[in-house]
Amino acid sequence: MAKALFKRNEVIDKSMLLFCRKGFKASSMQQIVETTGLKPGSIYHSFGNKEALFREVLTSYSAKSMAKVRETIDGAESIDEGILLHLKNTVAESINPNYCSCLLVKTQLELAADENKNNLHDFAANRLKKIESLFRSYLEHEYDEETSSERAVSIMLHIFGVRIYGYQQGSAELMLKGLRAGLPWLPWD
Amino acid sequence: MAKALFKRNEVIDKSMLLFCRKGFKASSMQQIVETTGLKPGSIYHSFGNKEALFREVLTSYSAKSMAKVRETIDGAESIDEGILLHLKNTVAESINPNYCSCLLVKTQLELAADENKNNLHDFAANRLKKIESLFRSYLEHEYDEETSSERAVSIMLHIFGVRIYGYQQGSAELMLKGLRAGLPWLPWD
DNA sequence: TTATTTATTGAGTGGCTATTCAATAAATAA
DNA sequence: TTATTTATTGAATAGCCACTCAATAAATAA
Repeated sequence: MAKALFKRNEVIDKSMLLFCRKGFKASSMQQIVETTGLKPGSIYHSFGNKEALFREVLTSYSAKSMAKVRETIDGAESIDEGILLHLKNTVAESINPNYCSCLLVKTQLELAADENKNNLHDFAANRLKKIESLFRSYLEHEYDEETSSERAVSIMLHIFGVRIYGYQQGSAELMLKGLRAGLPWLPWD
Repeated sequence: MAKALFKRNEVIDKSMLLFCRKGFKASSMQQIVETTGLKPGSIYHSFGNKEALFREVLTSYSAKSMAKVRETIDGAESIDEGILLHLKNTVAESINPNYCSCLLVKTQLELAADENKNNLHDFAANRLKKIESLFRSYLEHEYDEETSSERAVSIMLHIFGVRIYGYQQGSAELMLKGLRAGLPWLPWD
């Protein structure tokens, strides 16, 4: 057989950039062809169709997201400090002029009402739930089950909030104040 | 002249339902034709184009949103209780199987990267800022400026959070616990 | 009444959409 | 080598997209 001349990961990463910026629908196959350098036939041969490619991108994206959370928390001096650092990083990201929120969040909103793509919506929802579970399992090292559960939800609400609030220009300081007000149990000083 | 045979408000309300469910791009003019009962030519004659219609819908939507906030808070026994009630209402909305989040939030995420529609994104961002200002001005009746400002941001972060978290099934109780954790200064009992 | 202005109609347009497919190329298996 | 399997190519396709426009209808202005 002819070896695959492209690297699957690179195609997924390049597509991820496009999907993150524009979302599922607004990213056309033509644009995917341009950014990946593959011909239409190759894409369909390797990935099936646009939705399947998107699903692979989503999978990769959520794996990277969870890995980043783990790295940040594991590398911090305490779990609470790691969580705080992750939140600060999320805020810092949103300053970037090319800020494009979170692909899982975007997908959740974009495809909720799409009858055909509903599985993609559920997929994104499940991944977000897993991120919440990750926070909860970290918290359970320090707090009781009830507290950990509540605080994990609270963290997710705040992250979702930042993902949207971040589109307001020059809002980083405001967001940090808001986070501090809502998450006073984190080691802010 | 021939009188307009349709009522502008009704057309906007019907379009609003569609746009809320599907977002800007995924709502086709054909679907707008179907749900409003107008012919394509009439829509273009009366509203200009899809983007202009959408802008009118957004304007109407944000006016309704702000009116609802005002009604809820003005009708409550205290400002804090009114805010709490508004949050509880927002959570309750998200239980609805036809839940479609918030059009301003959706627009913010959908059109941020769209070069042509960037004004729509900015428009939505400004309206969300005005809602934040509304909360702040209410809070300033009870708290100092600094506290009011922080808490208004905190409220917005939580509302945004609910707008996304709400897509998870059966999450109302969890969300309320999370809100209580993040907004302990509200009169929960 | 007649002239003018405005609203409605609905078939039609060009362009973009995701996707396909027969032909070709290249690698391995026999 | 020869046969078989798989990858790549890029032009082609059908369908949907936002949008237009000439014809018609209806209301007011004169």
